[in-house]
Amino acid sequence: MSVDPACPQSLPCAEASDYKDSSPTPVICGPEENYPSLQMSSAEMSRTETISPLPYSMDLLIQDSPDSSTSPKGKQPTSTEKSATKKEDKVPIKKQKTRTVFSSTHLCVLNDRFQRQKYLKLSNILNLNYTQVKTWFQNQRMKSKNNGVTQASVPTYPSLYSSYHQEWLVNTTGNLPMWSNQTWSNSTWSSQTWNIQSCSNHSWNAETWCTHPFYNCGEEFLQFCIQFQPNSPVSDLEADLESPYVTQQTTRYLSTSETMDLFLNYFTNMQPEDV
DNA sequence: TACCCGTTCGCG
DNA sequence: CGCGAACGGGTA
Repeated sequence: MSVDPACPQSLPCAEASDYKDSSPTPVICGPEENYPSLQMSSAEMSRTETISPLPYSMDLLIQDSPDSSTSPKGKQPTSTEKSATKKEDKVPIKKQKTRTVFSSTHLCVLNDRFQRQKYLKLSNILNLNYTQVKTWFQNQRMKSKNNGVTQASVPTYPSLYSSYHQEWLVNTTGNLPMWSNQTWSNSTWSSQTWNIQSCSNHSWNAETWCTHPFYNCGEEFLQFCIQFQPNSPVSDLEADLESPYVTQQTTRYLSTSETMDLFLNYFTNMQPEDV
C-alpha cells in the first residue's frame, strides 16, 4: 500500500530498465535526429492526415520492409523486357503498386514494439521513465473521463501572430475562433502542462481540436521546445547515457514568453503544406 | 499484459 | 486541503 521510502521508484526503474535493455531504441527505431529535425518527412505528412497516426518508429520500421511476401523474386528485367520498356517510353509507364503482406511474426513484433514504443519514445524525449509516462497517461484518461470529454483534456495552443498561418488556418478549418483572443496565464504554461492543457474559457471542444491541422503537431513542437531548453540533453542517447531512469527528475519550466517565442519560431518556419 | 478504477500519499 | 503521481487489485 505505502511506497517504500527508501526506493520509491524501485518498481518503475526496474520496469523501465527492462524495456531499455530489451529495446535498444536508438538502433531499432532509427536515428534519433529525426526528432530534432523540424522538417516533416512525407511519411509524417501523411501521418498527420490519418486519424490514428503511427508513431515515428512505425514509419521507420515499415519503410524499408522487404516486400518478399508479395513481390515475386527475380523480377530484374531481362534484356527483352528492357527493350520492351524502351519501346513504351512514350507511353507513360504506370508504376505497379506493391502491397506488403506482413506475416504473423511481423505483425506480432511490430505490434509489440508499437504498444511499448508509444510511451518509450515519449519517456526518452522527456527524460522520464516508462512507468512515469504510462501512469501520467492513465491518470489523464481518468481525469478527462471524470471531467467530461468536451470540457477538459482538449489540448490547446496559443494565438498565432503570423498572419500567414492565421489566414491559412481560417481557410482550412472554418470558423474556429481560437487563434486570436485567448489569454494565456502563467499557469497555462508549465513544462508538464503546456502540451496537453485544457483551457476552460475557450470555445474549443474535442471535435474542433481533433480536426484541427495542428492537432498532430504537438509532439514536434514538444521536441522543438526541449531542443531549446538550455539544460536539456542534446540527444535521447545522450540522455540515456548521462541520466538513466533511476534519477528523480526535476521539473524545468519555460516561461510564457519563452514558450511563445519557441512556438512562433517553430510554426512560422513551417510551411502550410508541412502541417 | 495493458488498461480501468479506487485509493494512498507527498507536496505546495 | 486540493492536486497529481503512484500503487494495487480486478478484468478482458
